[in-house]
Amino acid sequence: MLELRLVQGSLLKKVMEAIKDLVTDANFDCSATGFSLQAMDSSHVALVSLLLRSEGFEHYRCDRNLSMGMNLNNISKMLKCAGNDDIITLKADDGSDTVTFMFESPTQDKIADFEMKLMDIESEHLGIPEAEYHAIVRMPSSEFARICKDLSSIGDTVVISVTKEGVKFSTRGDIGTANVVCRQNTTVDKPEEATIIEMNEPVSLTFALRYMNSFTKASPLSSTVTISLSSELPVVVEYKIAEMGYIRFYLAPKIEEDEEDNNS
Amino acid sequence: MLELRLVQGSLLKKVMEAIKDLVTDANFDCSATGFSLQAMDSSHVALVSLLLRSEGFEHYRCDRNLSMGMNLNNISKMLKCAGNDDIITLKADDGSDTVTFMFESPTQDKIADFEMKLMDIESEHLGIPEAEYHAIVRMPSSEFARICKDLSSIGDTVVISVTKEGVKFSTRGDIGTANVVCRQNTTVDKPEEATIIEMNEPVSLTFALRYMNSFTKASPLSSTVTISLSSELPVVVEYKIAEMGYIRFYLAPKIEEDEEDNNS
DNA sequence: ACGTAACTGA
DNA sequence: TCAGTTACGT
Repeated sequence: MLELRLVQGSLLKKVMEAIKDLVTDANFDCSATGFSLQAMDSSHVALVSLLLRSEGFEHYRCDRNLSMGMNLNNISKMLKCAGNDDIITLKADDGSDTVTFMFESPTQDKIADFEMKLMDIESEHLGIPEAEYHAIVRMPSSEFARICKDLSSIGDTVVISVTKEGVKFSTRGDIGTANVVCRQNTTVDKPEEATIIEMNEPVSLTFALRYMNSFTKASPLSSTVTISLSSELPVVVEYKIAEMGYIRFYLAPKIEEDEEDNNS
Repeated sequence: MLELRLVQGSLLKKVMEAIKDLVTDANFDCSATGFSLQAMDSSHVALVSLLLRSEGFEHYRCDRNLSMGMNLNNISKMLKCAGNDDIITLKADDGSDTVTFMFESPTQDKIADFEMKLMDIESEHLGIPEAEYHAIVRMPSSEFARICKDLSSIGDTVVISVTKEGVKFSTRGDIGTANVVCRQNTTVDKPEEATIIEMNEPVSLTFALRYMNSFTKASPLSSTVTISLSSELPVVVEYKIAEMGYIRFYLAPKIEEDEEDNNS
């Protein structure tokens, strides 16, 4: 028997909106620890990892580990039927091949439940090793989203270069080149507006902007984003989910044939 | 060496949005006087003339006259990457075939630069003689825009007729006819809401609404628009740019085979 | 600001 | 004839 009650239902809505562009079908894994998902995007280039810890739920009951295959678009359709202030409860009986989403309006005047068939989805669950990163950048998620969107009107790939002074996002395309430099800046009044750079070693890596722009769909989940970079490792773009966990996107860097793209 | 620093960057964004529907490529001319452009629209019917005087820039350095050919769509793409509060600096080295747009966020924490290749564009720079106009109408730019948009859902052309009492915009189409009369009105509290008519001689001219609607894209630049009319002369639709200059659109009147369009 | 619809160029 | 681009409406 599975029963997860999430008071802040809008959070689940945002999570699905953030993932559904990237992943069409995925297994949601429930254990005593929490509710999690790991899935490759449809072209097997990027990886999404979601964790909602059990402590973040108002009520969390998961008698035994359960993996539920669902179509993200269908979930998203159902969640569109939930109000932003609704309390969402997810239920599944042991051995059942369905899952039920229940939406309670804050006033309890309206209760909706949606039952959905589960799917069999094969997936390799990859162990993602904790790694040491050459550089970790934390910045406002809206700013990162804006930069990725802007640069994608110029080029297809972004070179992210980190030095002690700041982080530089560069692209080039038919119409010219673009560089956006964000200086390290810890002095702002509000910590969520700071740009903080932890750097052990300068690093410069190239990524497809298409994926970066997909990742930034998670911006509503957190006011800040953390970008962890190491040469030869996939970048990690992480959005913390308050009190509950995170959503992390992994993307392998492009190998540059044309190293001049890395010049300033 | 060219270096123009414009604190109110949104102004340049608006200027480009106003022109780019009409003109695809154009030469931007820089001299000690200021930054200007003159270009025909792609179908060679309308003419755009832009002037941003050097005094309007926070910093203006232009060692020698320079004509920079650019694709307006590409400029527009780059300017979309500038925030509305950004300070925009335009730079070009002598003899260089590129131009650089630099955007500084108000806090100086984010600095973006965009380099763009210049193009060779042939253009005849027309001398536009100062003319005496039969009638000059000044009215709120939003009202003029609204009238042009409304009339274009009825017909393709507008007859603008000026008498002492007011200005009349007329059209006719398959579904019927439409007339909008704006009375002279100087008594409003706010001068930018006034409709002022200076008339030496009544005048009635016909224009293609398609172009008028393009011209009204400049409405965000100024709360008022000035329409100068003379028979046998192109109309001038002018939007003043505060403290800096103007953007003027010229359009030749249609020669009416069918004079009944001019009747009230 | 986004999505659609119409137009133009290939 | 189709696709890309551009303009308009929501």
